[in-house]
Amino acid sequence: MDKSKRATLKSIADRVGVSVTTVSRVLNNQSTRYRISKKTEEAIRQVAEELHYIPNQLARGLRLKQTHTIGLVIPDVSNPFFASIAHCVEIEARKAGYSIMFCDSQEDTQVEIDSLRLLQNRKVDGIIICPVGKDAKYLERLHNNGMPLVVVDRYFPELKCPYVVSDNYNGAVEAINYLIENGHQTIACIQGIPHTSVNNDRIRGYKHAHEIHNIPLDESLIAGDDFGETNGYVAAKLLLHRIPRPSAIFAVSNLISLGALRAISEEGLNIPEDISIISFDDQPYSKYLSTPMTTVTQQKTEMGHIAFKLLLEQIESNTHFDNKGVILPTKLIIRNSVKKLAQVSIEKQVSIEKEE
Amino acid sequence: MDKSKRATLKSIADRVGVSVTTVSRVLNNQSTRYRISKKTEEAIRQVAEELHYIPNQLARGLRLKQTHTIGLVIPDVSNPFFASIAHCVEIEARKAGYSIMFCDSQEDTQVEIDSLRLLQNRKVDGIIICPVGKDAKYLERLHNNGMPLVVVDRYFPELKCPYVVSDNYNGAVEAINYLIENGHQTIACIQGIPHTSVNNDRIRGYKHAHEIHNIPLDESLIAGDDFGETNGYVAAKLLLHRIPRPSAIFAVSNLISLGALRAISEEGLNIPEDISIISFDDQPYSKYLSTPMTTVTQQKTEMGHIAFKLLLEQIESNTHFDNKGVILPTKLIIRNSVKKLAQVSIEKQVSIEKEE
DNA sequence: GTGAAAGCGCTAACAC
DNA sequence: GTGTTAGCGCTTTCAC
Repeated sequence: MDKSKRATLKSIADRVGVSVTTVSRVLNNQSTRYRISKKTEEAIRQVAEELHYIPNQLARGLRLKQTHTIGLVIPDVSNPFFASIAHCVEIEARKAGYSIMFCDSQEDTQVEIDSLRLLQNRKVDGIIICPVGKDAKYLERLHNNGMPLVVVDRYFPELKCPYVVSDNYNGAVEAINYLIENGHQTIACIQGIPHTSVNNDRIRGYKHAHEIHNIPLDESLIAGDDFGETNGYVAAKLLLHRIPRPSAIFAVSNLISLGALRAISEEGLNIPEDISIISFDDQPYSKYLSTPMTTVTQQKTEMGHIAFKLLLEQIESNTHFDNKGVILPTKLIIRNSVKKLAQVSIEKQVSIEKEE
Repeated sequence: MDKSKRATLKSIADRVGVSVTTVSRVLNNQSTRYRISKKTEEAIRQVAEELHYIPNQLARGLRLKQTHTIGLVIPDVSNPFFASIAHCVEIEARKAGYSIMFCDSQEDTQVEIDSLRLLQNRKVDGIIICPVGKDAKYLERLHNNGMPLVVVDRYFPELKCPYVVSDNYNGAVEAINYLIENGHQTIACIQGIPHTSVNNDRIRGYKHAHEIHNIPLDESLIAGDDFGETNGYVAAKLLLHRIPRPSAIFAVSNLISLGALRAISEEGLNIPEDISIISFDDQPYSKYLSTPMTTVTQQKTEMGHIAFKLLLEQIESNTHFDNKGVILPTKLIIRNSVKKLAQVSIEKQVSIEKEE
């Protein structure tokens, strides 16, 4: 059987000797509704089976003006954080009968814009995006044009569309509080892309925790400008060469801490004896590292689920709920990467959790 | 502007006062070929711009019988190994002007079949699949029906379609050789899903290495039946309680070794003092583990690239090349997770590489 | 230089 | 209980 002569409603209709309408009805399980005779129904089903009929969703989508496909735009699937989100979105989507057009924006604004355009071309019913995060203009236009949209991980205050993000601010505050509690005073920070909400919020938390404890903030301790491994490595290298060396590093992402790990090992330093570290994003391996790492964990699974729920609501209700944001709490997982320099009593105790 | 009244060729044509044909020609950059006047061309382009015209790829695909979309079916994107492949396929596809319909088969044969069916519905131009691996019947039918197809990671001898896999057999042989060289004699193995090519080949290598060195094989040292973390954990638990305890574990996948790590740490054992381990699939974190792990690394990036190349060839040439298989070599990365029990001279020296 | 018309495969309003 | 017809948005053959 060749691709060019795939079975269609018409070929079935001809073979059975009925009209395409009837075939369409039967195959869409509307035989009872249209009181189609048992006999015709069976004949149609049988021929459909014989011919290996496969409905053409392109034609269907064109006619129905809905494709049961959603777009998923992610900055980098090879980053386990985003991979988890993709995984969960896919599972939820499948359950609801939706397929996924997947785009990897490679952390590049232009690629992101191209992807969004492409998804519009392809007439997806809605879009879930972890935006690169520098510019909301295109997303805003999309949303205003009526495209159901959910923003995950990073959001834009000016963009009035549903979002699901971690409580990055409090996550950072807890992490820094914990460091300070353990006597750390010069806490360096390796940040991600500046002016993205994720970075902003985490840095804001970092700064606020300093304020709470009246620790003067040295802006020069904030290094880096990207969420990737290389940035983590380079920034850590520089920080480790400062005199005096900071006593702790707060890494704003999993890839950053991975890079920092490389720098620290290259410098022949040990965690936590020579340098303490806390990282955002827990990883399966975090626990088994040479020094098990204290991390701020995010609810990745929930993020994916909720994102899809929020999108489906919009698609089905055909309205968009402005500003329906979901903020998921983070959790500090304490392991061994922070050295206790001194016990500092802390007034406002934060809820933290010790693993196991 | 509402979704329902998106600009179409017709709306542009009406506005400019020409026919849809002309608009189509201009917008497909065929103005010169059809000698369309500069004036009309400009008018059309301008109106298209004003109306924010976005071509409907559904209609285009229906008409042209090609969608410039490929299907990608992967057992689990949250597994970094598959995520890397997905990432690379996406990048290559984008370069070539193809979009991706993404399916996560969740290591489930039924979900895989559903996904494949769905991709046919959606009229993708070709499919790249990392099959769950138990059954090739459906894939075979697909391929015989003329669907361009490339199989990645796991292959089926009976399925005559292009594939790209790692040299799992030799990778395993090298790993076990290395263990034996270091004096290990009771080498346990935690395997993945039995009867998949990946597992078969690695186990075959495991066994063959034993033969080479005339070490009798104890089949009961082969445990497990799944590539996941849980299986690694459970199988390792059992193996660690054997008396005498095996001196080394060969973990057939990254997730398996992760589970084994958990079991080993729970049992209060140390690597490599109490137990040695080698794992298939290198991970970014492998190097920074409590004991940096010796691993067999695969060329994930290459796999993605080559897979897409092989698919594109089929799509463009409109023929399928039977059995055009690519086997990528693996590399043993020696770190510290193997204890040297004794130096065993080895006749047939294998090429291995020390990191850095 | 440009257009009319057919048709890709499907659904749905309106017959009878 | 079933069919006719129009049309989704696009490309392309043929015509002028």
